[in-house]
Amino acid sequence: MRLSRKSEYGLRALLELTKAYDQVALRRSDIAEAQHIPVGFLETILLELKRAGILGSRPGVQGGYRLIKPPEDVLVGQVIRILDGPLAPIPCVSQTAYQTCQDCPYSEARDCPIQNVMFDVRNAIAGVLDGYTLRAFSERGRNRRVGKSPQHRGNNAWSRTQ
Amino acid sequence: MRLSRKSEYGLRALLELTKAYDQVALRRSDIAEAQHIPVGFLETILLELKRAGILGSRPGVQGGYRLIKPPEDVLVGQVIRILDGPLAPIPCVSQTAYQTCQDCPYSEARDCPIQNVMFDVRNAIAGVLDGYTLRAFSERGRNRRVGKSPQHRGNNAWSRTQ
DNA sequence: ATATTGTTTAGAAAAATTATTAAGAATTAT
DNA sequence: ATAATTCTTAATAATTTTTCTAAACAATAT
Repeated sequence: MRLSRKSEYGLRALLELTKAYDQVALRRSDIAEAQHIPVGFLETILLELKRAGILGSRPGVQGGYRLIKPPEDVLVGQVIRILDGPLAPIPCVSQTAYQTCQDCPYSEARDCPIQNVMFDVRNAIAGVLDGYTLRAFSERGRNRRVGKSPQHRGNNAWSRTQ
Repeated sequence: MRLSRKSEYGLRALLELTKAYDQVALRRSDIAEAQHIPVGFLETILLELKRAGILGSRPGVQGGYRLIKPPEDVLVGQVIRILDGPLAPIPCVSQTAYQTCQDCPYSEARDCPIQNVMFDVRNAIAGVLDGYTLRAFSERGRNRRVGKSPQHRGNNAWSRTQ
């Protein structure tokens, strides 16, 4: 039940990008240094977040990565799903990537004990992780799962996809 | 956030052993067949559960493995901790195997956003998994987290350790 | 043009997971 | 005692996943 390094790095990067939201772009090397993340690995992480529409980027001087969604609109659970896949402990209880079990003696009976327990676990995990916005997450206070505050979108021409 | 094969197999094996509780011993090959588990892998799993004091075993004819703790006294969370280690997504929020983070920029500030979120996740997971006894688990009904029923311990001379 | 910075793909290295093997020891039945 | 059965142990092989690196390429601003 472990959080991957990848997701941890991704969240730490987003911490920096949330601080800089609507202000400056951060180069991957800036983020890597601030958060002690291997720069090459960080690269692949940032690109995945970009493809998912959370980050934008621009090459060249003054370039770098930016958060293009308001931090009030991004959930920690979404970030982990992007980087690590479904939150569910087993595929047969995933909401976002359901798969039937093969070789499970209960798969036909429709009443599998493991599925029942893990269904609750999935919901418990998703309940917590989808209860934190990036903003609440970055503000650190325990359990500060704040609602949305007025969105002031910056007008940016940053690439949303590709 | 995935449940390992090992824990899944272990729980499935315990399903069989709970059914047979206070009645018969099951050979590893019986369990392996009933639950479609590779017999060699199952072996190492059963032994870990034995070392942890949950199972007893005896060689020879009529031998096999038995549950030596009442299924009302064993929690699903305990089983997964034995087989997979701590439930916590990251070591710095584990109750049973706490470890400080190294290289985490927040580790000294005592106010790490990741730690805060993952603390909640750990509690959510443990809350569910420690809410199911083996008995409730094996009886399959959704959310049937029953309290303890009268314990009728069988008098057995089965090895508890070694 | 040139320096800067992101993009993409491929894949190497390391670690963890999953599984197997084989020699050995305990128990029961005869 | 002997043999058949079954668990025991340790080593390690195979596979998969995770983590990370490299290098050629493309876009941007000055």
